[in-house]
Formats: sequence, C-alpha cells, structure tokens
Amino acid sequence: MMDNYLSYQCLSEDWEKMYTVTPHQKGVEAVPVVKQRCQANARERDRTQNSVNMAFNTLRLLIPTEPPDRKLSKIEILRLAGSYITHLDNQLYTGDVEQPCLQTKDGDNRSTSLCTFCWSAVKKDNNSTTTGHIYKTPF
DNA sequence: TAGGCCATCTGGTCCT
DNA sequence: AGGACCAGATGGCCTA
Repeated sequence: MMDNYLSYQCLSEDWEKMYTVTPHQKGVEAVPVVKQRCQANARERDRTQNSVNMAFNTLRLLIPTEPPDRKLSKIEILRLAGSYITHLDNQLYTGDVEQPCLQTKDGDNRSTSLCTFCWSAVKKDNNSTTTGHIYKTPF
C-alpha cells in the first residue's frame, strides 16, 4: 500500500519537489498528482481532527460518568449517548425523576432492565448516605 | 502477545 | 474541477 506515494503525513514543503504526471491527453495540463493527493490527505486529516473528533468531544461532555473525566472510546460515546437520551426521554415521559426508568434489552421486547444511568444512581445511593439528585453517573 | 482503539492514507462517490 | 464525505486498509500504541 502507498507504494506510489510518499507515505504518511507528506509535508507541504515537499510538495513542490514531487513529480508530476505527464498528461497523455492533448490539452490536459500536467497535474502534480502526489501534491494533489497530499493536499487531499491534509484536508481529510483536518476534517477528522477538527470536525469529527471535535463532535465526539462535544458529545462526550454531555455524558455523565464517574469519574467525570473517564476516558471513553468513540463507540462507547455513541452507545452511552444513545442510552442517556433514552434515560432522559423516560424521565421526561414519566415526569418523575425519582422513578428509575426501565430499558428494553436489544432485540428483546419482553425483557427489560434498569437503565445504565438509573442503575448507577442506585449503586451510588447504596454507597452513600446522601440521597436526592437523580443524575448520578454510570460506572 | 492478542485484541481494541485510533490516526492516517486512499480511492470512490456525490455535490457545488 | 475541486472539495466534502465516506468506508476500507494499514500500521502504531496501549492494555489485559
């Protein structure tokens, strides 16, 4: 793989030195394909770092965990975000933040369990003398 | 050391 | 035509 290119993270200062492809079609300007490829790579890098990862970080901040700065993988962020939305939706529906909400297990409409976020609240309540705030953090 | 996770590269497709 | 978006491939790092 990448035999035709200069491998990872080709730097902009190298671009001008890169070879160009001789055009076979008449009237087509020679295109510095490697430079073009490196520019595309840079854009893609920038997009994943500043767009995709930023979105993951923003979403991560909205998910309560214990400890709050617990490292979550991207797939964990997505799954927990879904669970948390369901949790909030249940509380909104019942109108009772003290009432633990139940969630349906994947693919099984008959089987329910305490949702992740309520479960963590129960665990935390059992481990402390204070009661009250429902938005305890999972784990 | 195997497996999970991630960053990066790459080529294809779609959009402007 | 060029850029954005996407999914697959690859290799490096980390941890159990």
